[in-house]
Amino acid sequence: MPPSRSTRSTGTDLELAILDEARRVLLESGYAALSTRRIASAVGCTATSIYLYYASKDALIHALIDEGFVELNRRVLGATEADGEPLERMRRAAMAYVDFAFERPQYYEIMFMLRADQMERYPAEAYRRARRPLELLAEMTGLSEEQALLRGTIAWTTLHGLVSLLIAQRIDVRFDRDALVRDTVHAACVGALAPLPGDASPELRKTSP
Amino acid sequence: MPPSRSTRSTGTDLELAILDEARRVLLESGYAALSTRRIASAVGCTATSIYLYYASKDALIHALIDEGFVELNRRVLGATEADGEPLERMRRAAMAYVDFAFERPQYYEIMFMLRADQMERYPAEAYRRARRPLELLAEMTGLSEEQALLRGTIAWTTLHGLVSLLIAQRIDVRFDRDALVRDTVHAACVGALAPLPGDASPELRKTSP
DNA sequence: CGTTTACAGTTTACGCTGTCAACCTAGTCC
DNA sequence: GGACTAGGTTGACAGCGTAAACTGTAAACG
Repeated sequence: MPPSRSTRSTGTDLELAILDEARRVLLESGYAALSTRRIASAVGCTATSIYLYYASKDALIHALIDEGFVELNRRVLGATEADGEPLERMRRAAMAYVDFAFERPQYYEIMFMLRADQMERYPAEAYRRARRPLELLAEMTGLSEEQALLRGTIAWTTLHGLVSLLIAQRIDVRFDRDALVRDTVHAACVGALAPLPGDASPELRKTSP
Repeated sequence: MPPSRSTRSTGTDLELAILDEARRVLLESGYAALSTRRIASAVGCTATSIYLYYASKDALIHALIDEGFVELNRRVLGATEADGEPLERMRRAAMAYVDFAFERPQYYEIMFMLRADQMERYPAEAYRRARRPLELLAEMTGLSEEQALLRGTIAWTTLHGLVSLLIAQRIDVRFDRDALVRDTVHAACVGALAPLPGDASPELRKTSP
């Protein structure tokens, strides 16, 4: 017998209740605390009922990952709207990226810091959308497409290295965190915009020795 | 009854056999496949016997992490031994770092990409040793201690971002991987050695506005 | 109206995980 | 010979993701 209506938050919409509870657990207790049984008991159904709406636990997490990318894209996009010098616009975009990571570390963790085998099944289509912030960074370099993507990727890896190590608490606590963030963001943007000093671009290197 | 001697590799030294098997599983099947029962059955004992030598599964993993740091330190240290220009020496050190990460991704994963709550218990003393490669990078900048540590950390975060995203297979496969690595390493080293262009150092910024 | 079908859950179960408490057993020492 | 100990074992607990079978309800159809 299904549970009486009063035991569930949204009445018939169990799927929404499951997603809401999953989000709540993620934000309050972190990814490690996410379990089908815990969600089910909080929502008032059994663990297997989750599989009526999500093919697997991963699929449920993918729904949360999607939410994260929506917010990240919104933030980075918003930061680049106001005009200004390329360096300044890029700096704002980069700061929007790291701000998101620090304000929503639980989202960032499932988006970028999860085991490879758990992300493998993340649909390729969604993956493309996931790279949108990177493409924004790349476009702002004003370079050729391939070159821009390379520079944007380097900047992105720098930002990701910074926020992932800070989220994982691997960085010396004696540091002035804000100064580290500011300087890293600055270095990433300058590095992405300026050509590598005294060196031809990687594509050209092949053809002109 | 303890198992007969022939079932175990090193005779009485069960602890060593457990560590050997754990390393073998890690390198062959990855961190996700590491389980006490799997190790135990391969070694020829019960899962609980592991707790005679390791306080927890985490403690066993910490032993593997220690091994990883020994090799990483050896590589980075070795790369900086031969003399040369500061930039060239730093480039070699950085390449040694990323080479280690790509040749031993399973080690790198448990060393730097593990959940925060699993590394929390990693002893602080070992943690200090873990930062040795970073300090090497910092020393090579030839800057003041605090400034050097900041620059070294920025370089390190860049390298970590690169290798962690590559290991997790989050980077566009269309890329020329070697070119990306080369340019990122170059950018990281140049950024660490050269002062942030047109800007005072972060410490000075406070005292000389 | 009665029957069928589909839906939306449940119960039960399997095999896996890390870990603890209690037990056993061979060897050593007094 | 009896006590002690080191080095294991067995059994259990609480939890995990998930697959299969079952059940009650409601709508659709002849």
